Amino acid sequence: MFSQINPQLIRNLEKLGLTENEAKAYVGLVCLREATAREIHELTTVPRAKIYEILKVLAKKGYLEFRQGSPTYFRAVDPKQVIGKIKDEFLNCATQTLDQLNELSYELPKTSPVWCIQSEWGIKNRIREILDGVREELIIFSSSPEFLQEFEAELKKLEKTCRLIIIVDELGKFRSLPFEFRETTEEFKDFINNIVIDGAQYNEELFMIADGKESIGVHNAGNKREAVVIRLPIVCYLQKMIYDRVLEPGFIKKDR
Amino acid sequence: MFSQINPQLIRNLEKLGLTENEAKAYVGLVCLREATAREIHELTTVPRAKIYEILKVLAKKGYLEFRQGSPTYFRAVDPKQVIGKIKDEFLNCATQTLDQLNELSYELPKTSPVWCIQSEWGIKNRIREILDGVREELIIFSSSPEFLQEFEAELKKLEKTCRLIIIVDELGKFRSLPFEFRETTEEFKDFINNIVIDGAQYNEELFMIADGKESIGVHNAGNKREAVVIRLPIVCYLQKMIYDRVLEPGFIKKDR
DNA sequence: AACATTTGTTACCCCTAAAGTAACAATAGA
DNA sequence: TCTATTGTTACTTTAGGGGTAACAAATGTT
Repeated sequence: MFSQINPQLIRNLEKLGLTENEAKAYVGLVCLREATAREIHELTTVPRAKIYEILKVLAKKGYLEFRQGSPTYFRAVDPKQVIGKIKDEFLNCATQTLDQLNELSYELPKTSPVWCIQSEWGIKNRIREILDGVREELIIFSSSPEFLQEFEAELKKLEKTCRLIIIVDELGKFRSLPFEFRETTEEFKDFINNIVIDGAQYNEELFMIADGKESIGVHNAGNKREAVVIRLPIVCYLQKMIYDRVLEPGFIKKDR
Repeated sequence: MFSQINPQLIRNLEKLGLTENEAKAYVGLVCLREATAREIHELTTVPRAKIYEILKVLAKKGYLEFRQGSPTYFRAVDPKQVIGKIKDEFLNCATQTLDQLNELSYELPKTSPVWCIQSEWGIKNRIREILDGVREELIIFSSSPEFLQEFEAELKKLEKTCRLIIIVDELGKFRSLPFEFRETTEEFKDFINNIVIDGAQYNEELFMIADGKESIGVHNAGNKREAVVIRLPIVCYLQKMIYDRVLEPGFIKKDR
C-alpha cells in the first residue's frame, strides 16, 4: 500500500531539510489525516521504536499537531503551510548569505584571462554573461544546434544591435533555426571532426568570439563537457583569423 | 585572518546544501578572487589533502572555474549567480513537493475536535487560521500583550465585521494597543495567575473563542509554550459561560 | 485480580558521509 | 641533481541517522 507512494516525494522532502524518517512519517500522516503512532509506523516502515521521537521532532518544528492520550493521536498540518514555512526560511537564509558574500567581494574582477568550466549550468551561465556583454560583433561556430536553440531569444536580440556571424558545419542540421548561417569549408569540417587528444575524441560543439576580445569554446571529450573562456585579445584575434579562413574562399551560403 | 570570517556565513551555506568544507573553500575563494589550492587551504583551515577533491566538487556544481596548470588556479563564480541557482533549484523542489503532497490529501478535514500544538510557528499559524474563519463573534482573553500586538492588523479588520470582545487581566499592560478592553474581576485574576499542575506553574497567555464553537488556548508551562485547540461547540459554550462570568458584575472599563 | 496486549521508552549496534591525518608520487624550479 | 611544492592515496575518527531488541507503563480482557 505504502509502496505506491512516490519515493521521489521522500527524496524531495529530504532536500527540503527533513530526514528520511521524518519525511516518511509526515507523508504517512498526510495520507492518514489523523492517526496513532502505530498506524503511521505500519504505513511507513519507520521502526516503531523510532516513530515517537520523530513525531516529537515534527511537532516541535510545527509540521504536525497532536492530541495527548493513550494512544496519542496525530494530525498533519496542511502541506501548503508547511512547505510555505520551509520555503520562507530557506529564502531568508539565501538572501542573508548573498549579502554576507557580497560584503566579501565588492566586485569580482575577472583577473585571469583563461578559465575552465565544468558544470553544464556554469557553462550556460557564462555564455549568457558573454552574450550580455557583446557590443559590436559576435562570431559563432557551432556543430550542435542545441546551444543555438537554447539561446535563440538572446541571439535574435543581438542580431539587431550588432554584427552576428554564425558558422556551422552542416547547414542541414540547423535548418529549423531562424538565422542566417554560413558553412565551413570541407577541409575545416574534416579537421574539426577529427581532433584526438590523448586518445580521446575532442568534439568542438560551440565556439564564440565576442568583440574580438573574449572567446568561449565548449567541447566534449570522453563524455564530459567542458568550456574554456579566453579573454586575451591577442589569442582571440588569432582565433578569429583562423575562423575567418574557414569561410574562404569567401563563399557564403544562405539558408533562407 | 580567516577567524574574522563570519561562521554564520558557513552555517548558512551549509543550510543551502554545501558541506562545511565546501562552504569554507567557496568563501575563501570569494575572498581571494583567484587563488591556488594551497592559498585557499591556508586561508580556510581546510586540510590540504582534502582541498583538491572539494574544489573538484565545487567546479562540478558550477560554483567555481579553474585554469589548469601547476599549480592550478581557481576563481569563484559570482555569488549572485551561485545563490540564484541554489534558490531556483530549491524553489522548484518545494513546489513539486507541495504538488505531490496535495495529491495525497485533497482536503484535510480537521476530524478530531482537540489538538495540541507545540511549535511557536504552528501556534501563530493556527491563530491566524482561526481569525480568518470568524464570522460573528470573537472573545479574547489575554494576559500578555505580545499576541495582540502580533495580530493587531487582523483584529482591527475583524472589529469592523463582527463583535470583538477583548478581556485582559490588567488594563495597564495593554495601554499602547488601540482596542477597547474589558478587565477581569480580581477573583479571576488571582485564579488565572496561580494555576499549578504537577508542581509547574501554568500561565494562560491567550484564550480565544470564535463564534462560540472553536477555541484556542495558549499557555506557558515550565518554559515551554503550548496551544490547545478545541472545536467542540459544547465545551466552547461552557468556556464562554465561564468567561462571561469573569466580567461580572457586568462592569466594563474602557481604556480610551 | 491476574493476565495479555498495546503504548511508549531506552539502550544498543550499524552504516555512511564528511572531516582529519599521514605518507607518497609527480612536477617544477634552483 | 636536488629540493620544494603540487597533487594523490589510503587510512582513522567522528557524528547523525537508521535499525533492533528488550523493557516499563498503561490499557484492556477474562
